[in-house]
Amino acid sequence: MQLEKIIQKLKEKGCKITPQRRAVIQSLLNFSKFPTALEVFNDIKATNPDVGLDTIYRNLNLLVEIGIVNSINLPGKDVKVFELSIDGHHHHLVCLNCGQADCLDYCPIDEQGLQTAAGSEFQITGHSLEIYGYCHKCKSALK
Amino acid sequence: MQLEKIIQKLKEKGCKITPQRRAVIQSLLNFSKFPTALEVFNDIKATNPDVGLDTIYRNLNLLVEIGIVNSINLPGKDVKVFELSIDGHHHHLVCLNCGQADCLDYCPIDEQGLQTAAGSEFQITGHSLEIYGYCHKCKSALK
DNA sequence: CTAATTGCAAATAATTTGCACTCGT
DNA sequence: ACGAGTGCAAATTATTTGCAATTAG
Repeated sequence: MQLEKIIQKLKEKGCKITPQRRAVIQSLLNFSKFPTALEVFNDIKATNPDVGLDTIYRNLNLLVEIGIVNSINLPGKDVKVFELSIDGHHHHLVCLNCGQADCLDYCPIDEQGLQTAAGSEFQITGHSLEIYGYCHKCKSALK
Repeated sequence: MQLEKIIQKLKEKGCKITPQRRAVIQSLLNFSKFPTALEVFNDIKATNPDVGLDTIYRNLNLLVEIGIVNSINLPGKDVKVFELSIDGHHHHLVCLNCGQADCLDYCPIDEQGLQTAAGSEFQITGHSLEIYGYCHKCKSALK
């Protein structure tokens, strides 16, 4: 199970496993989309009304630091959404209407060719590709 | 000159050309990097101490709406930087250390192949590719 | 003239932080 | 017990908005 594996990693880093920390991870696992901090908060509040939003932020940031989660900022919005990054390199299909982001296990980027295009002045370490458009639901709804 | 061309476009949209609006455009033209709203503000304040930061924001947003400028959000930071988009489709080399962003006139994306990979459920309308790494200055400085 | 634009100050919105208290180990 | 973690409220940061006064066309 994913939860335990992540908790294991946290323990290795010397972090304590509190109920709210466990809840944050569990919540991320449950979401079928990439939630904002607020959405995680509301999700957890349902079963655990005493959590503070700041605790959610602190835990999300911790997970980002550890490398278990990455934060993506959607264009236009000033919110970040959080994604469990258990799997490796991939990109996202971001719906411009509802904000839903899905993973796309396909990377058209040729780092080698990119480095050539960028020239030797700039040392490439990574890239982020977000693909914008409309998801199935929104595509039909907007018609 | 670029300034006049942009002003022409604004006039077509029925916008008035105020000194501060002209100053915002001129400032964007002058910058050798992509500035934040605050940087544009400070630049303009030097010669025109009475402008309000809000006017800068309003004008930048106007220019974004008209399509003359696009706003990019840097990873990690919660600021947007603004770029004159006189030229067409291109991407950016973003320095993770100093935040400087340069244009890269190269696009490795094959929209066709991408659409195939995404499947027919999702209708692609565009994409954003940011390339991260270290610029020449920071590369040597960090060594 | 008159609608767009401005500057100011106050309002939001997202996120962070200081602090005393609590809880995991 | 001890320090990491929490909840609260206040602080910060980036940006937006209401409004009365100003100004471009």
